[in-house]
Amino acid sequence: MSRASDRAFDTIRSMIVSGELSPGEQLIEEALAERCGVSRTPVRDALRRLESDMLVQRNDTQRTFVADWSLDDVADVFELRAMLEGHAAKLAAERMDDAALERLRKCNSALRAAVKSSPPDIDLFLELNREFHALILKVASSPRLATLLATLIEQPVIWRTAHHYSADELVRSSAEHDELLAAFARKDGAWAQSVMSGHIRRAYHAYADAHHGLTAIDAADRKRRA
Amino acid sequence: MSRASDRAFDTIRSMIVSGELSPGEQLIEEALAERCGVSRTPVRDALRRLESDMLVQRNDTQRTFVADWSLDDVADVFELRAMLEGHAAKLAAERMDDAALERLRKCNSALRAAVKSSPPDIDLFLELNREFHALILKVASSPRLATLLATLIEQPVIWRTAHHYSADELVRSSAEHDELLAAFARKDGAWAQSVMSGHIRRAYHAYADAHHGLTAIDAADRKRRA
DNA sequence: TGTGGGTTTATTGTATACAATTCCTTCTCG
DNA sequence: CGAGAAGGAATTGTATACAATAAACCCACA
Repeated sequence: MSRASDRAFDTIRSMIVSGELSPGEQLIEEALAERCGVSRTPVRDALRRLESDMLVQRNDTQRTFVADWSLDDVADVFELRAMLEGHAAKLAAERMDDAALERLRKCNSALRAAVKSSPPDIDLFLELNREFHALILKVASSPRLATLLATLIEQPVIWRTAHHYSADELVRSSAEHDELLAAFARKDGAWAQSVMSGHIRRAYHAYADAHHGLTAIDAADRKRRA
Repeated sequence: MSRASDRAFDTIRSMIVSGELSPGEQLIEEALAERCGVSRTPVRDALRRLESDMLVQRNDTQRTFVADWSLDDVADVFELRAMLEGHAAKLAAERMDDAALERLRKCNSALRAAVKSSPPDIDLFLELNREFHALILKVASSPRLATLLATLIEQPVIWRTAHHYSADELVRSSAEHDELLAAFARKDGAWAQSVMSGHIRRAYHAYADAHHGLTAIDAADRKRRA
């Protein structure tokens, strides 16, 4: 997309991710257009893209809403991620070369440093974690898999809440990355797959532990609105 | 989408699936608009949807082309399908109820009849096969999984060529469905997953056997064009 | 009350004109 | 000849006006 459409996409996306627009809220094309400073045409484009990223949903009559996630939905996504990223790790292990491995090592070193500083630099952690997983996906070199995963890993429910991870959990993350690196070094696809799958599943439980209180409130709130 | 956009989507889609538009061919919005009898606006909508279905691709400057699939791409898709449909089968087995099981049985009976008639009714087979898999996906009740799979199972490379299946392969398909039904009846998720995964992988090899000659020609043709 | 039908308003869908970009041809200069 | 720039043609992007549809409202009537 070109300038206006991109701006609309970025603006709306950040409004959703930041929580400025709350889950379940209806999105009006004209209002968004005004806020983004563009016409409705690029806004409609942006909404299409956000829909395929599962950040917004449409009802049966084409009205658009900020995606609303139940805890079950989140569990669903993590399970699929565990499966697909596990597969990606397997492919990556089989196709790993020295240069890529070196980049992954550097990435995880930086990540560990971010985690070990006090206080831990969460934003940097997120950035490097993202890069680490992106590198693996690149080495896996399956464009279709990349497409499928892209829609799963860009979910705001996850990013918005990563700040609740405990220091311990952050350290464990980088340790799991180390184990992945070991599997990659041996080109052991099955090992890499197991580690990655576990890595994602642990992340899910960290999320669920931090949020089951919150989601209970959300559920009540949702009920009230209905 | 409403009428015009749907018509554009259906029209363009069928032109791609039927081969009227060949892989790699550029799609011009205005030309498509004229052919569909609508303006460019709904055509652009349709192209977005076709893009997310992976039926068309865009280059770096926003030009749109009919998706072009190498044999590796096809292998890639089948592998992902095997994984995701296997997972769907596992979930479905765990959540299966008598009513759904009965519908699946009826569906496969009809499918078997279509296969056993002479000559086998391939179109009916495809229709019922689709329905069978859709029912399983429905019982699995994971909307996210359904979304991901939707983009994989609607691929024209597969449908356009299903007519090359041998009678023997068609019969084997319905036999594998029977085995799935057995796994469902016992609510054995792991069994269902294995059978489904194998089912898809066998389909891939049937495809590859029928097409490795053809794809060699395709490759030469593609080279000539380049 | 509260329920059905019709009217009004809000919102999305479509067509069209024009702007911006990309692509292709051609010409110049080395 | 070849590389690269300039101009023109083809294509996509954006804004805007209007049409179609869905939601909200209101009021008569039971």
